[in-house]
Amino acid sequence: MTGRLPRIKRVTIEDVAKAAGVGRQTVSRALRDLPEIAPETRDRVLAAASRLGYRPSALAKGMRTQRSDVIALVVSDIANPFYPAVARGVYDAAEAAGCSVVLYNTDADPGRERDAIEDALARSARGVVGFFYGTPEDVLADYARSVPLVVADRELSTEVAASVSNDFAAGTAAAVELLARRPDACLGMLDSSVGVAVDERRLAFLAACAAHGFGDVSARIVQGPPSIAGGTEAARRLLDDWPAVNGIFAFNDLMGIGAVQAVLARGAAVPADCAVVGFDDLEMSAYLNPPLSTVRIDKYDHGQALVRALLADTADRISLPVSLITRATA
Amino acid sequence: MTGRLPRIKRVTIEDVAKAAGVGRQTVSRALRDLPEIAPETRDRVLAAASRLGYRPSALAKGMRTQRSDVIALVVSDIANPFYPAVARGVYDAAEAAGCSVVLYNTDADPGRERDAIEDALARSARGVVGFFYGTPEDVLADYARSVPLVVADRELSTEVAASVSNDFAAGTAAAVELLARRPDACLGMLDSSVGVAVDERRLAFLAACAAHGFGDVSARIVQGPPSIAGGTEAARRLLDDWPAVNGIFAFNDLMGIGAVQAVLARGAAVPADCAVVGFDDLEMSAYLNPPLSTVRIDKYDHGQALVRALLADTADRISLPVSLITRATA
DNA sequence: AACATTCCCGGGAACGTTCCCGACAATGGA
DNA sequence: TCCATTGTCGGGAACGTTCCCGGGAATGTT
Repeated sequence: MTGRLPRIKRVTIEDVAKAAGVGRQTVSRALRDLPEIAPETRDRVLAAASRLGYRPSALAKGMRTQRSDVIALVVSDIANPFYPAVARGVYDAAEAAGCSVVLYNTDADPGRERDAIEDALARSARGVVGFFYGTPEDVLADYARSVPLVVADRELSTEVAASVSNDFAAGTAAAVELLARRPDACLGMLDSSVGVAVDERRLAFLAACAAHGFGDVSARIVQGPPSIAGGTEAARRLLDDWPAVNGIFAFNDLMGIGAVQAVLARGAAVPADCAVVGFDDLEMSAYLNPPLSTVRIDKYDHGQALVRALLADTADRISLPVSLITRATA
Repeated sequence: MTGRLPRIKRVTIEDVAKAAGVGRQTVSRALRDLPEIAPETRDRVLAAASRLGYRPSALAKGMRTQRSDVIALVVSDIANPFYPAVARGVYDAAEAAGCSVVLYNTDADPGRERDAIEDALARSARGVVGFFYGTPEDVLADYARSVPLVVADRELSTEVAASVSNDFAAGTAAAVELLARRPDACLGMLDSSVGVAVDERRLAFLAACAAHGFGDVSARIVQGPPSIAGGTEAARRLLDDWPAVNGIFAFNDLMGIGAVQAVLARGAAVPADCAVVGFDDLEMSAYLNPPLSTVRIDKYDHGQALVRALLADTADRISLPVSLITRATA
């Protein structure tokens, strides 16, 4: 098996024009459904175009208009089960707007987040939407001056760019409220150790605990990678240091799943001995044993909202509602 | 909050040339590290380029070279937990080759699969990789003449395009072997009802059952959508019609998860009363209750192999090894 | 009948890059 | 000394589209 056949030469607008016996511009008018063209001419051009299998060059169009129809989607890792649903939302909204989606995985690395935006700039992208955990706000603000930018799940202190976030404060409050129901409640939190701008959940946790009169709980917040293994490890440390803890609020479902396993591993019962609430509501969370209680984020909607905000071309800050899902771990 | 600031004008190669006191071509030579340039000139140009923040236009480059550095990734639904890991493999291999990835979701619809390829053609994509369940083989062959194409998980009968598939035959055989171990084994299969080219598992199931002397089992193959709900529904039908069935081979993990739920729902035990084996080994499958036995596909490798095959520009047919994972459902 | 208006249509120019080729200077060999 | 060679460098042309503008024919107005 060796190399393939030579590729076929591209059919250009000029070829169509010649075939239809008209000029370039007339073809362009017919294809883009512009006025200033006679109906029968339009039909003739359209027929010629489809007969020749004409396909306008996105490159040439973008070159001339100085803007392409691609939307850059930046996530830390598409294999992380949180992002696929967001990506689908972005895709559907982009497709509805006639745009394509180019995907970037950054692993939350500032350098790669930067590279992603630079690449989007190089392709004259219509805009950039995504999750930027490692990039300082001023850098984001800088780029927002060169390309429409919508940042997900991050509170920008100044008017640097549009953002679409989930209501972490409300979700965290609801989770704490649930965990605080037992009279002897003693809460701890598993926080993410990555990212410069993910302290909302921690702050909300602190506030909610204070509201419940739990005193200073900051020592019972342990950090770890936001993964299952990270959750297990962090929960183990938390429980080692604070045996009295009987309620764990996890940064996300992955850490929550890990926490449940850690509790179970030491022979304790969930939620009887220690309850767990996650965040995100991953698809898998409902099928676990026991099914994980969590704060649901509508990931698909989030993705759609990102693109809508981008296309709206405003610098609004949108907050999406979340909801508490009580299953079997709390 | 209203519209944003006006965007900045693009820095062109000509601007850099002027700033460095050289010609266009010299800048191009410096940037692309071509010979025929004096070292000190190169340094001067590079300095000027970075000082001006020059970023070559991917559009112009693609326009001139008649080929862009994007790889089209076509999946049926990125939100389906099977694809994200594949996508990450594709992304990493593409990035290593200096390519970007544009994503297409087709929902296995022939029209949208076609649209995806057409769009890739319009952007002069470097190539197309992905899952085409609905497109007839001759159409695929047609497109393969216009753009490098690598098809995943599909046996092409003729030499139409490169393909990278998982060894469904071996995986299915191993699964059947596992389910057939009990003396009174009576096997059924949950097959996917979507796609024109996904009969490999069914065929292999038939062959493996024949090899075990099970006679004609074709009546115990029921079809359904390849989802959890589809698996539940299909398993219910299977068990209604064939109460003797005590081993279910599912098209994929999603259907397998659904099958487990169906068995449990009728008060039967898994695997005692009815065993279940899935296919894919989704991340979630290991955390279920009970953890699902399955045939593991290395999805990340699959993605990487797709891009490698694309870049190799051969029409080879690659088969990837799979492995049986015995957990608690069989 | 003369002129303004409307409706169609076509060609030049430009987007920013790379390919092709020719020019010039410095060096080497005869 | 003269010419060939090598090492640098720069400008024209082209990729395929859209924007801009001008022209001709048909129609309408006075």
